[in-house]
Amino acid sequence: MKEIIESSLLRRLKEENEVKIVPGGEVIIKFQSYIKSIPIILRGHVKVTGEDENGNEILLYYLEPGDSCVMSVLGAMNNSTSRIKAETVEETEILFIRPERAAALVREQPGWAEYIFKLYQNRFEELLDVVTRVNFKKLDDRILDLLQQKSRIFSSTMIPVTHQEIADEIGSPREAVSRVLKKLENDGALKLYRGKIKLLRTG
Amino acid sequence: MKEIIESSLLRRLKEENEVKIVPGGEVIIKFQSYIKSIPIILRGHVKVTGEDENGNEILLYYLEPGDSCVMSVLGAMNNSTSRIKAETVEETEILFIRPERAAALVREQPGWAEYIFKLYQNRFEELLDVVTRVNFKKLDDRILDLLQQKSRIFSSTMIPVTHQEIADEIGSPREAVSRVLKKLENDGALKLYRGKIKLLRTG
DNA sequence: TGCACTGTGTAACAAATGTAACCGAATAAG
DNA sequence: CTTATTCGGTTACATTTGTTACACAGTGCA
Repeated sequence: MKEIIESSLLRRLKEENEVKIVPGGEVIIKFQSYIKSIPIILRGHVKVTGEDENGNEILLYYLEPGDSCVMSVLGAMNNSTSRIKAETVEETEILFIRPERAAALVREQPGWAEYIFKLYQNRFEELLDVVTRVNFKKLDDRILDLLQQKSRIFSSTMIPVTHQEIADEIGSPREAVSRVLKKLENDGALKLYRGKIKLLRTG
Repeated sequence: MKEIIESSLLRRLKEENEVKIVPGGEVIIKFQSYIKSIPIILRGHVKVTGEDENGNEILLYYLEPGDSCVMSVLGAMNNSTSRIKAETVEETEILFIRPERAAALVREQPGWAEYIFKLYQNRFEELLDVVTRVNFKKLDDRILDLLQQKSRIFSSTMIPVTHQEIADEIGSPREAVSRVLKKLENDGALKLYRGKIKLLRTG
C-alpha cells in the first residue's frame, strides 16, 4: 500500500463504506457510463484505458493499492459520464466510497482533499508520460516500457500476455507488434512463448 | 471567464493575493523549476507544454480565463518541481495565489477544493484527448485540430503562426509540417501566407 | 543598396508503421 | 479423436513520417 493515504482516514473509510473482492478481468467502470461510487484499490491491480471518438482504445496506466480512479471522483460528484474504462487485472480488493460521503469528507477530513489532490497529480503525471512516449518513442521502446510495467505488476519477468493484447494496449496492429517482438527476441531483449513473454534485460 | 469559480470566492482571492499583468511570450513556469505560487488566469491565454527526458517538447493545452495551472497546485503545496512549462500567449492578467493560503482555503472555503477538482478533471480530459490524437490521428488532422484551437484563441481564422512553431507544438519536423500544410492548401482547407495561415473550412 | 536572417518550398531518400492476405501450430471444445 | 478457435509467423506492399540538403523569397537592418 502506498503511503499516500493516512491510516486513520483509511480506517474510517472502511467503516463507513463497502469493501468488495472483485475477480480478475472484471470491468469496474465502462466508457460513457455514469459513475455511482469512488473505488479505492486495497489489493490487486486495475487497468485504466482511454478511448477516442472512433472507439480506439489505448492503455493509460495501472492502479496499485492505495490508488483510486480519480476520474470517478468528480464524475461521482457531478453526475458526468466516464471517459475511461477500468478493469481488474487479477482478483482485486476494492473499497467503494459513496459519493454523498465523499462530498462531506472534504469538509470534515482535510486529509481527504489532499489525498485526492495527490491522486490527480500522480495520474496527471502518468498521462504526461504517455503523451511523450506515444509522440516521441518508437514501437520497440514503447513495447519494452509496457512489458516492464507488466513485469512489475506480475512480480515476474515471465509475463502472461498475447501479441494481440499488447497491440490493443499500444494502439497498433498485431502484425506490427509481432514484427517488433521478433526483432527484440533476436536482439536478446526477451524470449517469446505462446501466450507469454520472458523479459531478459530487465531495465 | 468560465463559470467554474464562484464570484464570491474569486473576490476574496483577489483581495488576499497579488494580480499581475504579464506581457505575451513570457514563461511563467519553467520545466524543473520549483513552484512558488498558484496562477489563476483572469484575462488572456497561457500555453502549457510537456517535455520528455530528451528535452522534446509537445503542446498539452491552452489555459483560458478561469483556468489555473493545476500542476502548480500540488507542486506549490509539496515543494516538488514542475514537469511542464507555462508561457503567456498574449498580454495576460494573472492572479498569483500564495501556497500557504491555498492550504488553509481547503478548510475555510469548501468551494475552493471543488474548484481545484474541476480544474484537474478538465486538464485530465484534455490530456486524454492529446493521447488519443497523437496515437490515432495522422499529421494532417492533428495540424487542423491545432489550427482550430489557435483560431479560437485569436478569435480569428487568420492565425499568426510559422510552420516551425506548429512543428514544435506537434513534435514533428518542420519539413513534414510544411508538406502537410501544402497538401491542406491544395485541398482548400486553408491558405498559407508568410508567418500566418488562414483557416477556410472552420470545423 | 547590400547583407543577414527567417520563413518557406521541395526533392530524394530512409525508416517506421499500417494493411492485407495467408498459413500452420498449439490449444480448447465437442 | 476431431474440429474449431486462438495465437503467432510471414510476405509483400502502401503510406506516413523523418532526414538531409539545398534554393529562394521576404524582411529588417546596416
